[in-house]
Amino acid sequence: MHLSSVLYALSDPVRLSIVSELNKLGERTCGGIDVSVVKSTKSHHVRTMREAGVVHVRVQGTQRLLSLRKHDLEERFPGLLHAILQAYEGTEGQKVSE
Amino acid sequence: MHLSSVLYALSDPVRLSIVSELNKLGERTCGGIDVSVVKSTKSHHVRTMREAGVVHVRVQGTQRLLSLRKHDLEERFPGLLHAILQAYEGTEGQKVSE
DNA sequence: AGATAAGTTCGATTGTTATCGAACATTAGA
DNA sequence: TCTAATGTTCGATAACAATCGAACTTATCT
Repeated sequence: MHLSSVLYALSDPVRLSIVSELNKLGERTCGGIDVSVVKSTKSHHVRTMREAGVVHVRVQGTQRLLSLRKHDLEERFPGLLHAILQAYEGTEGQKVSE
Repeated sequence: MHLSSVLYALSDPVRLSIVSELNKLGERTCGGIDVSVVKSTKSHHVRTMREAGVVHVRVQGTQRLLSLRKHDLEERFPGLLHAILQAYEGTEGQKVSE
């Protein structure tokens, strides 16, 4: 789990919006997350975040349940996720619409 | 000054190391910063950070003095820079050596 | 004026990424 | 066993980024 990979994973507006949604609503299926890209693209973003260690994916039937790895992130990079979410929700919390 | 641009600017190991050096040693000339890339590449990284709002560049004669925009960053994204520097210095503070 | 020093800009290369649609895999339900 | 739902993977494309060396600019020094 590298700092630069985590920052990179969080530096994309689509991914930031996914992370924010996971933070606010908790575990969610891939399809339950509303972003303005087709599913293959969404899948790509999820993979990026999973590989960076930002989200955890749990398989259940045909769906994948995503969750934010808050605890792991906090342990490794204290305060980082909180600061980013705070910044996102405070200043750019508008939807990534189209 | 956008969150994703700032995160992107800080997601590169070379740039992270520059930021960390500026944080520890204060204002520095471009040439005074020790990273393992040629000066044109360094110039590129500095531009990226300047455009993202992470550093300020002050011209003095033939040199450019770089400084971290701590105050502005703190105002806009409270706690963010601190968390990142903490994470960097704590866990990946080794030099970007070649 | 000429030389040196400090950066920037340019051109090229190489690699990476975001995006889409189409095809595929897997599981659940009728 | 079909069919539908949920994702993943693949191929293609277009844009972007990191890197280098060479040429350029600007300012200082002799």
